[in-house]
Amino acid sequence: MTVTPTVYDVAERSGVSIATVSRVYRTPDSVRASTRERVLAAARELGYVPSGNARGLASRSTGVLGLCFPDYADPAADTDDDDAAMLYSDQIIRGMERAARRHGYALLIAASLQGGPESLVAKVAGRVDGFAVLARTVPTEELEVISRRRPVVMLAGPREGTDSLDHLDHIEVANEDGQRELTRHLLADHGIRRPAYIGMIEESPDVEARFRGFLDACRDAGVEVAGEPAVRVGMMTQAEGARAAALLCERPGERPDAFVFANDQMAVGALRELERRGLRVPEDAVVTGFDGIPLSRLVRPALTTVRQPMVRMGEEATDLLVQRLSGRYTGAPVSRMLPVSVVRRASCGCAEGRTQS
Amino acid sequence: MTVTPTVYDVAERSGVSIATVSRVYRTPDSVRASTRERVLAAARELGYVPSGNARGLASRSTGVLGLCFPDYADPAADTDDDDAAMLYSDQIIRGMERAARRHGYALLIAASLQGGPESLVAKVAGRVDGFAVLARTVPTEELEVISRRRPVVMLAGPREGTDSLDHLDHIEVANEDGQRELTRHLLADHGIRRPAYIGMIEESPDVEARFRGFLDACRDAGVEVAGEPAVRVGMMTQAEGARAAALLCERPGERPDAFVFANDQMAVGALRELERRGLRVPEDAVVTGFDGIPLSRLVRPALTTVRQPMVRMGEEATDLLVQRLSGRYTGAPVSRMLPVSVVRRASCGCAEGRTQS
DNA sequence: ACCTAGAGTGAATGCGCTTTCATTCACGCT
DNA sequence: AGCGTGAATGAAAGCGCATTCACTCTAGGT
Repeated sequence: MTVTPTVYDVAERSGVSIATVSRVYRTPDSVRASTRERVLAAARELGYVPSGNARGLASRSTGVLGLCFPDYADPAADTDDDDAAMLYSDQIIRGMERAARRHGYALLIAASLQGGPESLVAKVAGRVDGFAVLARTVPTEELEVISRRRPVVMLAGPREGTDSLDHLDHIEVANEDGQRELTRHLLADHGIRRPAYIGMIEESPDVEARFRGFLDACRDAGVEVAGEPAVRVGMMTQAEGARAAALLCERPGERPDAFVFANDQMAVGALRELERRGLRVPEDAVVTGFDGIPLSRLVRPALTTVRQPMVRMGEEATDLLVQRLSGRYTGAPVSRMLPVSVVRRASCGCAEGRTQS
Repeated sequence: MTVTPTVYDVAERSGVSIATVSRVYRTPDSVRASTRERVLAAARELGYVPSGNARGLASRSTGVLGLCFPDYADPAADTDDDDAAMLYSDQIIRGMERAARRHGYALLIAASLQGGPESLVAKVAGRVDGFAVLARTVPTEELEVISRRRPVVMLAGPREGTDSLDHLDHIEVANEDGQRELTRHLLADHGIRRPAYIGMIEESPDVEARFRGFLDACRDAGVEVAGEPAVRVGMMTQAEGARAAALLCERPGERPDAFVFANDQMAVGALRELERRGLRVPEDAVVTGFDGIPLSRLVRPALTTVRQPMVRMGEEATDLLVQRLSGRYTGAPVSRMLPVSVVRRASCGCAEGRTQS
């Protein structure tokens, strides 16, 4: 590991110019076969690995796409039980990686931390040709700056009204419809009267949309909503879900007969908290989530939820980015909406069919 | 999106030199506060995003770790059912990303394709400070060249005997022990007499080790092995697993009473093939896998398997890389072995406890 | 008033590659 | 013999940043 060999070393050793060495890698056909062999042999002997940095600098493109996602990792989750840890973001990663590879791109991923000049986000942004942002992971201001320079697609709904991020492409799911349908089911089929909604309403357009769907269904059915009407939480983790459930149970007045959560992780946390309190689900209160993460099927009772096509979201995001990068599409911001499906399981009172894979 | 602003633009606009601009990002404390503000303001106005490439070139390090993994994606798997698609590699990705982030690194991932001067692997290798390779994904020769220049850790067992990759660090799991224990269970507790083993024996030291464990247990119990003794497959996918099962069923002579697969995916494929043939599992034949992917628990009958600590493997790999990179550790190649655990479920004849999460 | 240390800053160089642009070479023509 | 042509190659100019070294200013000490 003395010093890393460069084009110069390879060029010297094979008796050609560095331009030719470069061509051997970039456009092999433009070099005579015999020369090419000589160069490749020298490269092999020297242990030459082209510097992606230098290449990117000179050619102004990296061949890498990025993905920033929130780290909702739950210390509460069994770390032994790996599959329980597979989250929403993992499936999007898979979708993006697949699609990126099809287009010849690699994928750079990083859960976002705080902002600041030296945040991971900034690092990612500077190393990719374009990238996707899951939910509102990245500070708006930072995103605004970055998106002026390279394509960014949000994996979230666009915010209502004036938003400095209007000009970005969005991939979203039918949050409102999904939550409305699920809520209707609770009200109509399970006789729910005092549902409570729990989520970070103001942080995310998606959660906001879900909440609208929820309220909609309640209004239609003439049902009163328990809570303020919605319970806010700090992060959408299991721990926060448990905390919210506890809060709602201890609040004076009648306990809600349904805990409608904005995501699965919180719902799972609530399931445990309610069990701890000796409350039976779904007999004493029903619980629902949103997302359809693997864990939702594994918990007892299995969680009724709204499934998002996560892998597909990743793929769509990639395709969009690639189109933008290729210059094939330079039109107005795209806002693509993907369908969701309500999954009825035991936690709302529906028996879980054995055959429903 | 006219032209991307650079340090020069920011410098000019804020009336400083490019050196100062650079310092604002690299070592903020070495710049007077007022100057820093001025520079940051200019950067914001211009939409300046530091070029990771230029930075990497100049500083000879990228702050990125890489991971190459095989794409065992199964077209056979329900693509609708996202969680079924979560594989071994996804969990390792999660583990690595977490650990990498803790150390301030981002993660670049790419499923490996064919080799060649312009393979994705080469691209990844040129863009990272160090990387991990899952199983024998990358051609040995290529890996040999690359590993001369930067740290590489294999997520697989070292090959027996002479291996040009001896000098690499390895993270492996107790393949042999795990498979031996599982096989013993089959022989001792379920009275298996003619087990067959299916896997890509020669491709992977891990599968080889598993096979040894299998043979070991058989020998100890004085049991004859069905097959040649092992069935080879092309790739370890569901499709190949189904094919292998079909083959073993149609082969002249007695049908095996146990199909011991080298991974879960093949086992799942076999489960479906056997069902198609009207054979009951575990009554007519038992089936086992290896890995403990989420899907293994979801199929019916649930799959008896050997669980690997996948997230942890990713973490260990990252830690090792970081140590090597920091120069803290420059010693002999490490070969770390992680424990596995046998998971008994319905496919071997063990009833699946409801409470077993 | 003079000197020194240290903080803050600028000029200049190079990181390893891609990419024109120019040059050479070997042919097949007229 | 002279010339045009296309293929193969080389020379040289950056790409955008980090970093070294030298330099300018304070502020403190004598």
